[in-house]
Amino acid sequence: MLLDIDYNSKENRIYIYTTKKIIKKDFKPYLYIDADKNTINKFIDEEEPQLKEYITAIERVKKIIINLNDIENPYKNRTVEKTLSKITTDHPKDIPKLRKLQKIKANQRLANFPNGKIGTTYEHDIPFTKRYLIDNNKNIDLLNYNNIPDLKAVSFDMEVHFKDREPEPEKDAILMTSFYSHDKKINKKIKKVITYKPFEHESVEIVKDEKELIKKTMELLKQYNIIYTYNGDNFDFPYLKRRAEHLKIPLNFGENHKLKLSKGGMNLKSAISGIVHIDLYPIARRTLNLTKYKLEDVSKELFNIEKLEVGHHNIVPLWNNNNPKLVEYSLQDAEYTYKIGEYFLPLEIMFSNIVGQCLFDISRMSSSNMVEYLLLKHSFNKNYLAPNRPYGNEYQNRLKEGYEGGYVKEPIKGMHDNIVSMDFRALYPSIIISYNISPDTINCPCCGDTNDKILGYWFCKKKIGIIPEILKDLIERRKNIKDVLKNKNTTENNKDDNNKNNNENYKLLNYEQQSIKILANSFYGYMAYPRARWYSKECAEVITHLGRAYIRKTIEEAENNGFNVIYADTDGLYAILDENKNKNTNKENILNKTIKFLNEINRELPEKMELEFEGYYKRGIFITKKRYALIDENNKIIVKGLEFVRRDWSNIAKKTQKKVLNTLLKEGDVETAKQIIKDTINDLKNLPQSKIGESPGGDKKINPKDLIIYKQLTKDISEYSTATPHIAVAKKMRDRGDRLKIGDVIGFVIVNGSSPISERATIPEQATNYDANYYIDNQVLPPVLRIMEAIGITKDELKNNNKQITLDNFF
DNA sequence: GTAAAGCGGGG
DNA sequence: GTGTACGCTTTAC
Repeated sequence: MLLDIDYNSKENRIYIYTTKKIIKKDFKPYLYIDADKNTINKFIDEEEPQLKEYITAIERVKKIIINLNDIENPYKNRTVEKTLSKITTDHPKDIPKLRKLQKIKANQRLANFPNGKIGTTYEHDIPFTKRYLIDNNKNIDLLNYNNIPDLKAVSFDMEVHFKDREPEPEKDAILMTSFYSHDKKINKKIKKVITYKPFEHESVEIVKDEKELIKKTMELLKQYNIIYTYNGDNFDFPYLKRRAEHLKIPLNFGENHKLKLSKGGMNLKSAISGIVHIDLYPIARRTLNLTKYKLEDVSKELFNIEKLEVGHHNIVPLWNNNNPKLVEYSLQDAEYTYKIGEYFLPLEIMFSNIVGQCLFDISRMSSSNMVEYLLLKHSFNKNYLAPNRPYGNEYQNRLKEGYEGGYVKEPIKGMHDNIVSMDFRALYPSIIISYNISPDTINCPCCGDTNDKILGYWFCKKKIGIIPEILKDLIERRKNIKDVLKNKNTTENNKDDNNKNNNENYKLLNYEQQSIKILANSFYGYMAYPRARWYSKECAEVITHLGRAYIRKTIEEAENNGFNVIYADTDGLYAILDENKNKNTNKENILNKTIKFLNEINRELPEKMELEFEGYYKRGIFITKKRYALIDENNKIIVKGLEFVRRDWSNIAKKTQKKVLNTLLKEGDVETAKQIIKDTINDLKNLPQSKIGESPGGDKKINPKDLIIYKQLTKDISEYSTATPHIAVAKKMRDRGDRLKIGDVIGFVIVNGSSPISERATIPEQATNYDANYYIDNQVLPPVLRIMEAIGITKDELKNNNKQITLDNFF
């Protein structure tokens, strides 16, 4: 299996690292230019003679060019064969110099250049090692399909001396490094912490000093194929490097394994050649959809495990006291990092295999970039010339181009029972294939200005486009895998020796089909992505237009068949049976009708498109577009767009909303839900006036702890211009001597009074007279009201019923 | 209202 | 490294 690929500039060679050995290859960089040999030579002689030394060869080659502009012009060929010059150089760094041919005001000078034109350069910005993989994609065995590659993986985490400011490698020492690994051969978990102070902990290895710690760390890491970190790109590795420089010790992972920091956007990427450093933070960011992506948030999301909390400011005190809790904390981070790594690795390996780029790059690529490299690979195999990335104003112009997206139906608000959901299997990919939508098939002259235009465009009927062709391959490959999986599922009930291998193989195939699905679904987004080489707003526009037409037509047909469509979004819908048209709207009836309806509609749909049964739900509450909740037959609750998992809501608000939603979905009883809210309001009015941590006593039902609201300091306190509650409290904490820094989470409660909220925000453990009305109106009610209002309950109903009739009210 | 600026993860 | 993010939220105008 290909682990990594690197360019050794001293030897001027490509290094390919596999699990077993290093292979060295000679490969030369090149670019294409739209000019003939004589013109290039003459131009260089007369204008830029120094460029001559970089060129090792110029040859004439035929390539197929896709015209991305002038779409409206029905006479413009979308693809043309063209003869270009391929200029080869010795070193990759020569390529940018040669790009000058086009750049250096060439056009002005060439206005009166005698022998011809120097046109555009192409493929001048493809990184060298990626270029190698594109050009040799047919020869490289990226992955052995028969087993999961035997990779040795370790996670790595580092603690540094850290007090009230950003740690600086020139001042603040590395305290310890931790490692976690799982040796699958002997099924043993390996935990290790290296440090230079005595800690009473079984996993600790004590070394002489910090220099030894760094040396030992490098030695340990270089024994592995894969290193997982969490934000190691921008913290652990850069810090390790600068600290080693400061201590004047060489950072050495082995002769062919250098640590290289490179810029990726505004951030860094940390790579050790030959060893795959996988930073899980960028993967978590693009794979999961969370509000926060701290290590604890991601662990919670994936494994539902809570982290042992050691505030960062406690690191130094624990260190000073030789407290083993610090070791435990550091190990825990390493362990969670490892778990997240194992969770994501198989998919990343599959992407690497399908896209044909190395794991390090893949793990830092967006799905649009993966699509682009997949296209570059196919483009090379088909002798196409890759279109250039946008430059100049082009990117800005593309950004401004808007178009209509998917169709979202305004939901029929409220509670519904016996709901089915149906959705189109891979709607956008199917549309792309069915209509042959591609930048090289749009408005082709060969099919002429036909009658069946879509938004004024037509697509070639004679030749398949590059994007539909790749998509078709991917989808067929996925279908084959799914067939194999289905087969395995039914035949694999015997417990023979092969079972484990088969099981591993099953998992691998399953990861492969998942990754193909993700890639296939990214092609539409790719064509709409302003930095894409094969960008086509027109194609993207046609795809959503057709998507809207299909979902609208499906809604209409469903309504004609006795359904009531309560909600629809882009490629799927939720429906119940219409009471007026059906005798019985129970589960059995709706499921039968759904099967019948799906059969009918799929007969009418184009071959590649299919509406599928997605699920049956006992009950659902629909609030607004993108906001709804459902419960299935196993009492599993699915919530969309309604989550209040954020820390800037008090526990009492989150708890009440959850209770209300559960009651409504499980029991369908509005009165009980109303009562929960009323009870909470009453309990709040009867709040204990005790400090947090003290026993509230008596009939007090609310723990003051549940009233705390948390907000983060995102900059220094002095930089805030507005007086928000958490800043006011932060100032009070500072005044009493707390050291606060950016990133600290401030907890506060609101107490009684008539002054602004920010003045009534109080440090939780100092408060007793909590402001019940604030919690009722600003914390508990808003989230539950969003739900209750959808079923026709007003705020007044929830609040006023609560009032007892007293003489005061009466008069 | 829109445009510009800020921010993320790590310690 | 033949590449210079990105997609939101907050603040400023």
